[in-house]
Amino acid sequence: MATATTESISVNLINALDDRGLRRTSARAAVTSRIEQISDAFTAEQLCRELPGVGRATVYRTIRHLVDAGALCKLPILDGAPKYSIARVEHHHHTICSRCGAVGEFRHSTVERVMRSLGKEIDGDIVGHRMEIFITCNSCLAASRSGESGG
Amino acid sequence: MATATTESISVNLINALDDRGLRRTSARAAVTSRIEQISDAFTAEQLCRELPGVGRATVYRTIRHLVDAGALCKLPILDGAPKYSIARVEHHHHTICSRCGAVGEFRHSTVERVMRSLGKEIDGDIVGHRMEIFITCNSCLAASRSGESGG
DNA sequence: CTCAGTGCAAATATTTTGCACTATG
DNA sequence: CATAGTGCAAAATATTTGCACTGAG
Repeated sequence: MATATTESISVNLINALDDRGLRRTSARAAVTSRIEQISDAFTAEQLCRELPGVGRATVYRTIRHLVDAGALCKLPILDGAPKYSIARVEHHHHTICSRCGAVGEFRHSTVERVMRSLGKEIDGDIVGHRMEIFITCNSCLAASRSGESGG
Repeated sequence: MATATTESISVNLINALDDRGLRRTSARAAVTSRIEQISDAFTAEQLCRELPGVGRATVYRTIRHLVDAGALCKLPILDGAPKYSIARVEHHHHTICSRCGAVGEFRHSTVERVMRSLGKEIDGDIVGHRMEIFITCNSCLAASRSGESGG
């Protein structure tokens, strides 16, 4: 699944802020560089916890700028706080384990093709789409095989 | 878009609660019948406002039961509170206007076919999926054509 | 009669905002 | 130096929970 061909494509978040005419501040540098270190999806809270030197409001504000700039994707988690993940240039979708919440990525060209054919059926302009596949990930499957008491 | 063949398929929410062994109470009847009257997606808050005789907690608890029963789908709205819509038996997806927030439904058999082919690429068991198409709906398109001052 | 269910209000969780202060450009 | 940006804490928003009371079975 993890496509090795997907190099670090423009994962330069502070640059995305520059492009919006925002100043380069130490708080923003701290936030963006921390995000770049996290390979996984993260929550705003998590970032606040990991960056005690940066105010909560600033973390939230910086995340919002990055989302607005299209550098991060915000993915809604039905249970609680949304997660964010770096928006690599290549469009992708997410897998979410419904047990442990682990987030993965995948790409599938067919999905894009389907979008095009959907255009005809939909009343308005398509400006984007989101697709999440809910899975039970392999580790959770393994865990349930040992713990299950048989329904 | 609106498939006329999709009759009112088992839109009997109180029944869904019965099936779970939950009691028939007046509060639950009020909540479920109100939901059945709303043809659109709604928020928990909205329901509370429209049912001042029912406690907020009860509204939330009833919604949760209905979601657990599969009678309602919970759809995450990135800005704020999730919306709920009656889960008709036929699997469907949603369109969300990114300007006005209007929610629509659509079905597309190809989507299901894509899911099947995705199974091979994904690490774990697929237990569900969610797909939202973000659109600018026709009314918002019309509005922007008159109000737009050019980028 | 018993306990699931209710309603309230307080507790939680998450995000935003007001404001005085700081540091970028 | 002007003002965008910051950090704090309080406010706003969204949802859950504790608990005494009520009503369904």
